[in-house]
Amino acid sequence: MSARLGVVSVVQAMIYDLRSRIFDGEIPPGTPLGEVDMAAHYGVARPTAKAALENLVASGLLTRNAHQSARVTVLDSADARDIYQTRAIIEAEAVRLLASTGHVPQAAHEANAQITALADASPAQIIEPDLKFHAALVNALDSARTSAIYAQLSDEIRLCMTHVQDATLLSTENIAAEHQRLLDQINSRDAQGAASTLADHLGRASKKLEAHLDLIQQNGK
Amino acid sequence: MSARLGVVSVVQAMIYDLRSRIFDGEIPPGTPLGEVDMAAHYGVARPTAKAALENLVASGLLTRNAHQSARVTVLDSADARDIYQTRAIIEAEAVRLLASTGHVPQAAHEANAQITALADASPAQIIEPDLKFHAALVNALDSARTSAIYAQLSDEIRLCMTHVQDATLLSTENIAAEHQRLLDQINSRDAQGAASTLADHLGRASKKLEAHLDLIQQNGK
DNA sequence: AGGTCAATATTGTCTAACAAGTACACATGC
DNA sequence: GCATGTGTACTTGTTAGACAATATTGACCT
Repeated sequence: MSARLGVVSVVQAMIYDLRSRIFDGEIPPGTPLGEVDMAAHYGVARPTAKAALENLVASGLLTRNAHQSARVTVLDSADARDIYQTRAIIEAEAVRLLASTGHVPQAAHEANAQITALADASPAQIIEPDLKFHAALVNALDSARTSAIYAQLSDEIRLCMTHVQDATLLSTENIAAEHQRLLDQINSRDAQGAASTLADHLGRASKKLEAHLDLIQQNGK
Repeated sequence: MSARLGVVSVVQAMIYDLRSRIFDGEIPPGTPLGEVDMAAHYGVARPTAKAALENLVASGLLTRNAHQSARVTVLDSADARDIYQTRAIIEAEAVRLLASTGHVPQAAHEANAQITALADASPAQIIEPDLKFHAALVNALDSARTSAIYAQLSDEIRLCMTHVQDATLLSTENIAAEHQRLLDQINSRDAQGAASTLADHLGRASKKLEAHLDLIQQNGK
């Protein structure tokens, strides 16, 4: 009787819904999520809520110390730096491999076209297609485990974005232009150049993000 | 009253013990691990055993379909290829970054010395220091998330080894020599050369592993 | 004001039970 | 003999309630 699409178990449904609420900013970083509260909110037993929370803790979205309520993970500038360093490692090698064959993923093209189309939209709407663009580069490697690792990393990147919500990190045109340059370099089999462009692109974004998080932490304190 | 070192919870103790038994080959791939059986074996409640099994499923050591007993994951040649491709991506960028500064991690040196010392030992004893060598390269990047990802990947590499147990995949001297060459290239800041050496090193190991797994699968069928 | 201690709240784990789904074996029909 | 269908047994999924262990918080005392 349960729906075949989307949800197969109660726990998975809870995980999916909590993820959405966290990414949408409905549950801001630092919010405590007690097991009993969650169980009551979703009308499930405590062990079920516990399982869902533990899953989210494992994926990094929630943080928990022993005998304390799980909280939505609060990221500082050091975390952002680490996250961007990690994604840079994976993406750098990805673009090198793609450049070695000159194959430009169709999905990356399409994602960048979406970004260009959103030229004057609100900054927050750029996040999704931007993530899609970068994920397309990694997914083009056709490695299930690499894609899975990057997907998990994407969750933490998304979580970063909820911290800075309204701030425009980079102008839309610049992002789209840099992406296009990256694709061109891949297409012309310039591995070293593509890796360099990507490193600059991510390094710049990381620096802005780190500065912003430092600012927030200072204000909050 | 609980020991501060090693184990903090019953679930974690179960996870630790099961991991050891799987890596030691005591529980070979394909073995079904029912929740009730595990609960009885460890003298814990079923929900506790369930939590431990779910953790191992998440880390890839166990595989489970809905309403079926979890089994120790059986890897085929395609899995081995994917695992080695994934580690190659991370390690390749790692050695490139290390070569850009010319910094050779001390831990990598020590691990390779261990391998050299084991020249005429049983092949299985080479696995641990070899994993330590490669992990040292990644850990030298000083990125918590990158190290965590690689640690998880190391578990699957270990699981690969349990499939081929007694077979000598590569001679000890060759491995140590290739490792040394890699360290020399990092030291001389030859990023491209180091990446190339690593790709060859892993590619060769992957091919041997894939062939072996194909052979096993054919015999088992 | 600072430190100690107790009350509180939360998680960690267990027992017991029912519901739901899958796999296997058996019987049946062709 | 073989394919098909059915039913049973086994396993997991989820719930409920309870007790133990621990971290936090506030009150109390010095």
